[in-house]
Parts: sequence; C-alpha cells; structure tokens
Amino acid sequence: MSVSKTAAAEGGRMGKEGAEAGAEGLALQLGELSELLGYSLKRAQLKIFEDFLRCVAPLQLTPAQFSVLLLLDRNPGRNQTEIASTLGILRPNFVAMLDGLESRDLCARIRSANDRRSHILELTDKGRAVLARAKKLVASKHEARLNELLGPANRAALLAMLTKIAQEF
Amino acid sequence: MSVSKTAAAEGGRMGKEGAEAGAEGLALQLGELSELLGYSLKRAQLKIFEDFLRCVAPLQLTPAQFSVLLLLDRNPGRNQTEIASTLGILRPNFVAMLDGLESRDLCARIRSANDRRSHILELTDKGRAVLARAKKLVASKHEARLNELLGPANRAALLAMLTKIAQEF
DNA sequence: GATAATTGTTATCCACCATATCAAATACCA
DNA sequence: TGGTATTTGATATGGTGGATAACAATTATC
Repeated sequence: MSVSKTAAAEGGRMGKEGAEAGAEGLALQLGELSELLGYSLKRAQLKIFEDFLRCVAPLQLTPAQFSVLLLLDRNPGRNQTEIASTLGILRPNFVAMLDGLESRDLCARIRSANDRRSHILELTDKGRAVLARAKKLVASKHEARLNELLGPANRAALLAMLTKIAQEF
Repeated sequence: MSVSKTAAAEGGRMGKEGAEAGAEGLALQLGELSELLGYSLKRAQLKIFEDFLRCVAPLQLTPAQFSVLLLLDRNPGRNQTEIASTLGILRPNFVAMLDGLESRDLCARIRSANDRRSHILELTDKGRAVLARAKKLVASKHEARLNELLGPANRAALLAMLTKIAQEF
C-alpha cells in the first residue's frame, strides 16, 4: 500500500510529531495512525464537540440538544418518532432526552388530535429564545473559530466532504 | 495550505435536502443543521467507524484496538501509561482493553527491569501477524473505498484539515 | 370484529469515558 | 539515611450514549 505523504507533510508544522525536547522520554511516533482517516476524524470530532460545549456553555446545551431544537424549529407538527429518526436517535433513547428539554420548558409534547398515540413536538417561547441565543453563540464563537483556522473556502470544502461521506459512504 | 474546491462543488447535487416524494409524510428539513460542521463530522465519523468494523470484521478488531496494535508496533519498549496517553485513553480504561488484547495473545505485558512498577508492552508474533492482515484489509477495503468516493487529492486534503483541527483547535 | 402494526415508554444491557483510590515501586530531599 | 511525595498499574464506581425486548394504548388492516 502506497500512501501519499503530502498530507502528513502539511499536517504538522514540525518535522517529527510532538517534538518535546523534555527530560528523558521521547515522544511516541504515530506512524501509520496519522494516515488513518478515521483516527483524525474521531479526534477532530472530539475537539469540535468540546469547543461547541464551551461556546454554548451559558445556555447549557449539548450538540444533540441543539440539533433537536433546530429541527423542531424548522419542522413544526412532527412527532417524536419523526424527529428522533432523522437525527439517528433511537426512540427509546429520545424519551429521556425530551424529558430533559421539556422539564426546562424548552419544548412541549402535545397529544395529537388525529392520532392519539403520538406526541406532536413544539418549541416553547423560551425554547425559541434559547435557540436564537444558541445560534448566535455558535455562529460568533464556534463556527467563527473554525473559519479562522481553516478559512471559509476550506471550511466549505471540509463540510461538503463530510456530508458526502455521511450520505454516500 | 490550499484545498481544491472540487469536493464542495460535487457535494450538493440537489437543491433541497432529501426530496423524497413518498406517500404522506414529507421528509424533514435539516435546515441549519446541514451547515453545522460538528453535525456532519459526527455522522461521517460514525459511518467511517462502521465501515472500518465491517472491513476488518474477520480479525475482530475495533478501531481503538487497531490503533493500539499500530502504536505498539511502531514504538517498542513503551509502558501502558505512554501508549494510553498518546491515544487519549485514560489509564484506568486502558487496563481492560489490554486485558482483551493480551487474552487473545496479541500483545504481552513485560515487567520492566529498570522500573518494576511499569509494564513494557510488546506485540506477540500473533499480534504482528494480525496487525499485518489488518493493515491490508484497511488499505484494500476501507481506505480504498474512501479514495473511490472522494478521490486521492480530496482525501488527502480532508485528512490534512482534520489533523489540523485535531491538533490546533 | 379479530389481528397486525404503530407510538411512546420502561427496563435492561453494553461500550465508553471519567474520577477517586489503592498498593507497590520509585523519586525526591532535608 | 529516612521520611515524604510521585508514579504505575489496577480496582471500583458513576455517568452517558447507544441498542434490544417488551408493554399498554391506539390505530390500521382485512
């Protein structure tokens, strides 16, 4: 297997990985690990989520909760199954999540008149307000920092490739 | 570092998201969610790990286990703390993981002569053999499929950006 | 009208992550 | 030298996410 070394060369701004000229133990070599896309993908994802949590900390929202609020705002009149499935959340696990949001008065379950099995989900006024504030924090702090690191064009290219992987892989 | 825009152009081939003209329930709109990098990042990561597991299924290796074997091969003479920390695994959680690998005779803990507290980790012959087979599977099935989807240049650019995020964000 | 399917829910299990703590061994230092 | 602090591997434990089975209420199917 022959792998181009260009990315490895661009990736690090130092010749060797983590060249800490410390006391005794030399830094470990990542080796082929730095060429494994899944490895970088996972580490990048952890960093991104970590930063997201920091940026939106005043609102106490996790990425998953934020995605639910976004989806409820954009898709009124949907029930739990529909919202959960489009987010890749299993119905049983979505119950506790909704309990959390509802107990904070960010959304509400409404018994449907047509189908009394299902609960229509809707944002409360407070939910809409929190979502609006969250959007601003995410845009001004989180995504802005990404744009600063990568540049708008690269950020767009990255998003497009990730979306492609998520959809077609 | 400049990244080609080809991926961004290829990314969206449809105007709206998921236009399924199904029976009754129209598809939900992701809305701003599709612009959230963390969302695509997470979904892409899940897909990649899923495919990795499929490709390397005959060897029964998880991505984390594969990364440990790679690291042991590249860095002989290291102890548990060193290996775990470079992978971002906490020492307590690394114990059970090593138990699994050691019980399958893929690696071994050797009491260090210099420092009798630490366990030097090394691959067994079987571990080296499994690692070699795993590398081939990953290259020929997993990474090859990624190259097919993105193209080598885009794949390299993606890796470079993810590495940058993981290191500098 | 009997049976099947759906919805929200509960219970339960497993993997992963994080912290506190411990005994053994080593490092440090007065 | 001896006493204290630090390090290493390990255990226990709790929290969180993800997955399946099962259930009552409701609706669809035939």
